[in-house]
Amino acid sequence: MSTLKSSKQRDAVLANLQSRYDHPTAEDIFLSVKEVIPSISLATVYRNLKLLEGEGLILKIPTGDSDRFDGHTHGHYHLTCLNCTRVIDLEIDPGVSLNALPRDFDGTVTSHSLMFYGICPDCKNSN
Amino acid sequence: MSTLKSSKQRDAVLANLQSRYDHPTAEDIFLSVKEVIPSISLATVYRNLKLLEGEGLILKIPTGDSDRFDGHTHGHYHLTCLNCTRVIDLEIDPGVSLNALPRDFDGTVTSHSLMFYGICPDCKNSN
DNA sequence: ATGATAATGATAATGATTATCGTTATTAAA
DNA sequence: TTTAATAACGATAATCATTATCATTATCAT
Repeated sequence: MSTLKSSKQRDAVLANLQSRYDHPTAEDIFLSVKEVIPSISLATVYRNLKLLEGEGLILKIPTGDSDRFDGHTHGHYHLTCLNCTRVIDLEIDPGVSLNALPRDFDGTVTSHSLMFYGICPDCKNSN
Repeated sequence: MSTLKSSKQRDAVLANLQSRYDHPTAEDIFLSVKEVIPSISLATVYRNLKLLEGEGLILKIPTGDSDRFDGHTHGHYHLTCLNCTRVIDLEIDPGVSLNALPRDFDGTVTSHSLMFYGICPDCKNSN
């Protein structure tokens, strides 16, 4: 199998993502890292985002349009602003129940969606 | 502004989505409705999915790849199977707390993501 | 140093979704 | 009911995000 080799491009992508709290698209990251490594290619950004996600070092946030990325993997949630399309962090008391959501914060919550990831019964019970 | 006009294509797309419990892609719906209306175009399916979502009659489920659609808009959640990529329904007691998730069902849950939709503080406080 | 191979930059290819356009169907009013 | 206005259609081109390809370069264990 293949073994990872280090690269300054990958380090730069990870550092960029860990230093910010917006939830940039691949293109956003590309433009930002380009200021440090002018020769970097957009393909390299996509490649490394996928590798880093596979390593569990970053999160991919699927949205209606372009995917967003998050360099902070501790348990927290997000709000997509229906007005400006920004994605912001939402720290939630994990003791709160689902029917208490949405609850107050300095904005307005109109709906939410919850996606679980795992193995479905069919796959679990068929070897 | 524009007013909706009825069309049998739109009715068929909605009926198809309301009659099934998998979470089909636009292509899946196209192939299925094509058996009833052979002349229907894929573009028409996309057009009507967007209209129906705007009307609140169906839900769009963003995933890592192609969007999925759901004809049942009552509060329930989903699980994406990491093995077969199917999206299945998950009915959850709304009284359960977030830190109790994932909890038992006839499958395996390894993680979850929660997205809120609404207005962020910046947009709310700037007129 | 060197050989094996992972990673790169450039760019072509892919795939999902949207836009365009000439034609058809729906609807409200004459 | 015809008719006029226009929403919706089918076909297909265009767009946009993401992935694959490929020749070259960088990393790393020996």
